[in-house]
Amino acid sequence: MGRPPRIDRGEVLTTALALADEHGLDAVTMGAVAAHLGVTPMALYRHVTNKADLLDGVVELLLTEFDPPPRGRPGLERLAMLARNVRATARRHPSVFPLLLQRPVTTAEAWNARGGVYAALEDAGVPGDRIPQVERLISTAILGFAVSEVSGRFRNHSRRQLDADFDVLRGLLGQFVTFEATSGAAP
Amino acid sequence: MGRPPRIDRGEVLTTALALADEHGLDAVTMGAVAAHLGVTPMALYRHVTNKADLLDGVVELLLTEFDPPPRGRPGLERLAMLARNVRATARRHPSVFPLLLQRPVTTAEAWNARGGVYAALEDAGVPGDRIPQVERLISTAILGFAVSEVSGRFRNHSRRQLDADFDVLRGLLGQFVTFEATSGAAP
DNA sequence: ACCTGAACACCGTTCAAGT
DNA sequence: ACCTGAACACCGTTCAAGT
Repeated sequence: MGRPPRIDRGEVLTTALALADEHGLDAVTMGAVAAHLGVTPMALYRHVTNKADLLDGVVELLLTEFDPPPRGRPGLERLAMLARNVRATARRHPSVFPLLLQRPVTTAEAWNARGGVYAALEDAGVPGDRIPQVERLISTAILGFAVSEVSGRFRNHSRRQLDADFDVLRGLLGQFVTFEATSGAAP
Repeated sequence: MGRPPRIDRGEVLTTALALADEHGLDAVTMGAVAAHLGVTPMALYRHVTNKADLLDGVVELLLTEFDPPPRGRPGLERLAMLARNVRATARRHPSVFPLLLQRPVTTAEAWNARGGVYAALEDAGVPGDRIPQVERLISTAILGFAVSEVSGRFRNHSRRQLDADFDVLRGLLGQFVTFEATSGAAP
C-alpha cells in the first residue's frame, strides 16, 4: 500500500472538458476519459464519485473562466465586458456551457462570478435592494443568448447577424440598468 | 404480410413525452417507451428512424402547445399572453422543454409559433424590417428564463420570486417593443 | 492508497426471421 | 407491412483482488 497516485481530480476534469470541447458531450464517457489518462475506467472512481460528479466538476471549471473585469472602469462598461466574456466562454465550450442552466449558484466559484456582476451593478448606481433581481434577469438574458448560440438554435444565422443581435441585447440591458439606477436615486 | 399496425408514430411520441414529464429525460429509453405500448423495443424503429428522431418528434409536440392568442387584443397584450403561455408549457414539460434551445426554426410547427410573435409585433407597431431581430431577442430572453426555471438554475428561489422576476422581464421586453415601435414610426 | 480484472444490468441498433 | 428474437458493441458502476 501507500502507492503514489498516477492521476488526480484536476487531470480528470480537464481531460473531460477537452474531450467535450473536441468531440461533444456524448464523447465524455468514463472509458474515454480514462483512456486519455492511460488508466482503466474504474480508476476514475477514486477521484470522482460518479459521472454526475464528474460533469459537475467540469462545469465548475467553466466558472473559473469568468475572470473579473479591470477594477478601474465604470460599472456599465464592466458589465459589457462581463457579457462578452461569458459569450466567449460559451463559444470555447459549446457542449458543456449549456449545463450552467441546470445549476443554482452554490459553489464558491459561482458566487465569485456573480460577485463580479453585483459589484458592477453597484458601481453603476443600482440600489442595493434591487441588485439581486437585476442580476438574475441580466444573467438570464445573456445566458439564454449564449446557450442558444452554442446549442444550435441560431444555426442558420451568420456570425455577423449574431454579433449584431448581441449588441442590441447588451444595449437593451444597459438601458435597463440605467433605468434601475436613476429611478432608485430619485427619492 | 399486410399486417395491421398496432402502434403509430403519434402514440410513440406522446408516450415518450409522458414518460419524460413523469420520470425525466433519462427515463425515455427505447425499452421503456416500447414497454408502455406493449411492444418490443425493436418495433419502434418502424415509426422513428432512431432515438434522436424520436426526441425531435417529442420537441415538435411541444410546439403545438403554443397556441395563438385571441386575435382581437392589442399586440403588446398578445405578446404578454404568448410569454405566459411559453412559460406554462415549460413547467408542464420541464425535461423536454430545454431541448428547444437546440433547434432552429425549420419545421412547420416552429414557423407557426414564430408567426404568432411576428403578428403581435406588427400589431404593436414594430417596423417590418425590425421584426425578425426583435423576435429573436424577445424569444431568447423568454426561453432563457423558462429553461433556467425548469432546468434547476432557480431551484433555490420561491415561486413568488420567480413570478416577480418574470413580470419584470415582461415589462422590460414590453418597453423594448414600444421603443422599437415609436423610433421606427418617427421619421 | 491507488489501480486493475471480472462481472452485472442496461443501453441503442442491426438483421434475419416470422405472421 | 409490421413485429419479434437473437445478437453486438457500448455504457456506468460494484466488488474483490493485487501492489
